[in-house]
Amino acid sequence: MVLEYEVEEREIVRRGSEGDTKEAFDFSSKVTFYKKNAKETQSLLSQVSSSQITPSQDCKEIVESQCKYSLESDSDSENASISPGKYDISSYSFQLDPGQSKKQNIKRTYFACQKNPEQLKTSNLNEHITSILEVLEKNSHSQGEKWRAFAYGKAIRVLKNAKFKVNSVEDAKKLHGIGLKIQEKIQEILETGQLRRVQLESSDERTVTFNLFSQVFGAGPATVTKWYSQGFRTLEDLKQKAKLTYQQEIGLAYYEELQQKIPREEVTQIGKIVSDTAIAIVPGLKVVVCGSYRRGRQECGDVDILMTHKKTNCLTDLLPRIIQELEKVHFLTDHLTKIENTDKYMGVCQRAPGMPHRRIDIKLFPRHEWACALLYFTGSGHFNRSIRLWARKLSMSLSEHALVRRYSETEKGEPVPVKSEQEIFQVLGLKYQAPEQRDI
DNA sequence: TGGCTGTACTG
DNA sequence: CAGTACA
DNA sequence: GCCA
Repeated sequence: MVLEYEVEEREIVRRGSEGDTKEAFDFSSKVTFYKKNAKETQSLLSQVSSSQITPSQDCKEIVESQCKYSLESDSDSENASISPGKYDISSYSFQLDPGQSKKQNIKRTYFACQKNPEQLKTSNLNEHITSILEVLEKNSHSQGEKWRAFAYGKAIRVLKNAKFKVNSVEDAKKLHGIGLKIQEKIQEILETGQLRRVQLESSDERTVTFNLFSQVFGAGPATVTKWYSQGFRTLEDLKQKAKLTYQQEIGLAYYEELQQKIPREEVTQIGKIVSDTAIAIVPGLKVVVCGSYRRGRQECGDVDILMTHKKTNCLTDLLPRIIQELEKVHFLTDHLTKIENTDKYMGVCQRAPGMPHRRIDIKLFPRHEWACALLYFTGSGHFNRSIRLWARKLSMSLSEHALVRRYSETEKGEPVPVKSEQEIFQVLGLKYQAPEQRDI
């Protein structure tokens, strides 16, 4: 049923429960890219499949020779299905052997980039715990303990996705990602309704200040630590005494505004402004609002806009022209990246005078990278990390540019010519997830 | 005990 | 290069 | 902080 991965569990490990094995092996994977010296792949595959790839097939070559898909071909990539003659990835897939199921449970646990579609979004039954863990996550994060924060984040997701309310440490133990320390914390929460450590930290000047400062755009743990040690405690201190980078100045200037969520409707309007402006300059441009908006959220943290051009691979200086125009009409108010020589823009915009300022990212990708770019820019962040990790385990590497074979840590092959999000899932042997399902 | 995603921009 | 950011 |  569900394929999940260790980092991104959505659910308790229901070992031996019904249905688990059978459907899990409905998993056809792109192991065309199998290579003997790719150690991890080898072990993964030996766990996963007893069927061998025909040794003489250098799959990479085969796939490449059959996959000359044209950049000019104007099938709408978003919903394109694989056209068999041209691009028959499926003929290189292999079926997993159900008999191997038991062994694989090791890695085969649950996988967030491949959650069960029938597992519809339910309300968070463990709000009483997650709300407290979220404080710990935030505190860890602003102090630069990123892996601790990562672990809290994982525990929080797993609790939110649990189908039952955690009423005991025993319940919590069943969830993958909850270890001893978090169990102790859950126990205390269940007994007292709170966590002393959180109470202490919420009145601790250092913690409070770190959290305050780390929400300034451009200020991370290192900067925040420096500011704190210099004796700064308020945003006023920073404005008056701290040495700020340009990004931090902007971040401070719009500190409150940028914390606000953006109603979906406003994101739609912002998207239209950008789209209309851009297409007026460059006819034929394709513009899609991604991020949490594309995942269907009613409120978004920022606006993510992805562009590509149907006709050409050469997009040089296109983005600067668009940015300049958006600036001219007073839509963009501040830049967080330099506007020349970039195809990844970050800035601040305002839909109309008097409206709050909003963070906006605009990225331009060549057509052949569209699928990977769309997948990346739609997220979520956790989803991306999960699917990228899965790709890594298959000795592949997924980025916003391409999906490639990984021959070693540093050596990578030519991109697998995926032209839709569906194909990326297919190549990775994962069931397609609509954007809404990636909101994890 | 080491890995926990992969990339681009800033200064 | 370290730091920060993006999903 | 969790897991293999």
